[in-house]
Amino acid sequence: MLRPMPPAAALPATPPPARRGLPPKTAAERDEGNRRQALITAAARLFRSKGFNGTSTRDIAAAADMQSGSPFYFFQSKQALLHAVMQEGMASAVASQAQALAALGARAPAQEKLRTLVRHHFEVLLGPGSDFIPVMLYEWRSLTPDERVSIGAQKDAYEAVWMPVLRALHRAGRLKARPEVARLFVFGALNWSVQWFSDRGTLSLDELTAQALLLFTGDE
Amino acid sequence: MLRPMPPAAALPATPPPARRGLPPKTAAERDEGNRRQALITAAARLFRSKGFNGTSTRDIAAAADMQSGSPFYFFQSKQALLHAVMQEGMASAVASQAQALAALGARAPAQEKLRTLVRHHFEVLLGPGSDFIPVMLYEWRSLTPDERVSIGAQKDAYEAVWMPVLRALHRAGRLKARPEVARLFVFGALNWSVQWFSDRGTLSLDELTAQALLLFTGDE
DNA sequence: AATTTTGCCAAGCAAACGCTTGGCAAAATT
DNA sequence: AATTTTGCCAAGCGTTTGCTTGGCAAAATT
Repeated sequence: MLRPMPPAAALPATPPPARRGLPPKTAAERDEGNRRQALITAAARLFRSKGFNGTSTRDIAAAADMQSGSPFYFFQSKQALLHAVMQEGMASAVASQAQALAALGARAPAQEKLRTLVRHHFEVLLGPGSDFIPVMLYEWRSLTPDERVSIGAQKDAYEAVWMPVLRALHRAGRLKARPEVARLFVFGALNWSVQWFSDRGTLSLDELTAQALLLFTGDE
Repeated sequence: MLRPMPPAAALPATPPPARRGLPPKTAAERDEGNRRQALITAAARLFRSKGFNGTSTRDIAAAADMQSGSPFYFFQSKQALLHAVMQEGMASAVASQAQALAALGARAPAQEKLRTLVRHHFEVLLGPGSDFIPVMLYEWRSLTPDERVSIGAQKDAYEAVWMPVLRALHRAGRLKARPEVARLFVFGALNWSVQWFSDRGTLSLDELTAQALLLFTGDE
């Protein structure tokens, strides 16, 4: 017996454009995803602090002010909720990264492009509402193989943007390691900051960015 | 009612020196820790691949060819088993790191010391029997606060060895970032390799080391 | 106004979980 | 030879887990 499921738009963070000629959104549509979104946000925070297997669906429901069985009205399984957390986080990170690069301009020097990418990445990792990506980075193994492919494609897209910049710096002699390996090390260095960075620390995200550029390119 | 517990030496990997004047080890002492050690090894592999909360004590028992309740003869709790895995891993890593540096000699140039430290760290992370440290790196949150202090002290000792080397390179102008921050980025870059390195890949640990030094110090 | 759909709740099921208990053969000690 | 200790097994207890089911008020549609 199939259970009814809410529309569950593929990209809840990016509602579809206004449908031409159709009547205005119903109340259900206006609120569409509000409760669902609350579940995703609560799950992201809990998954981050206690891990996927350390978080019960009851924990998530309580954090979203629901009863224990209610999350399963919005998501087929706990796995699907984890997938939604990562999917949403990656989609928004890919979008904001493209926007940050576009604001800088295509003709900016490679070093400036790298600074923008690093600064943006720190924002995604450590800025406010920064639970999605850390969950993705540390709960990769809890995904099914299918989900791993789908999230992996977004992760590849996010990282691919860095390659032309790294190659340009390599050609200019400012990045000595091979770009492919450098990309892996650089993401490691940045991603690891979620383990030690704390708001109460003395370093700002700008200072962090400056130090990272000094380490990798030896300049600025 | 207190249950009997095996001796459970504080450092099973480093048996105490031969006791003078006492009779030779009994059979129980000779085997002491063999089954316990099997549990630690099995737990390390399972914790690494499925996580602490994703691994049941029944899984661990089965992997060590025991019945489901038997691990609790050797360890007070699943937590204590996790702690033993990390404790043992850190103790052996600290020891082998000191040995590697001693073999190089105190008067070696800082760049060579860094190469030795990096190469040794890759061995600990990616070499055969390399489950302990990745478990420590990724299951930190599953420790109790007390355990966190005890393991943290060993981690600090391991990382402290790097600081004089990084400071020397900084003074020589070969490492541009501030040494304290550089240490965090460097460990991030290296530790992250457990996420992407695979034996079937084309890179050897020596090549990996060379690329890391190129990235951080721009040389060799 | 009548009907259907939406958005959840209240209750509970079967499985899996960490851990305990009582026991016992083999080994070690006296 | 008698006793104690060691190293586990076999069984199960109570709890927590992910998830299902039946229902129903409010909202939306017809």
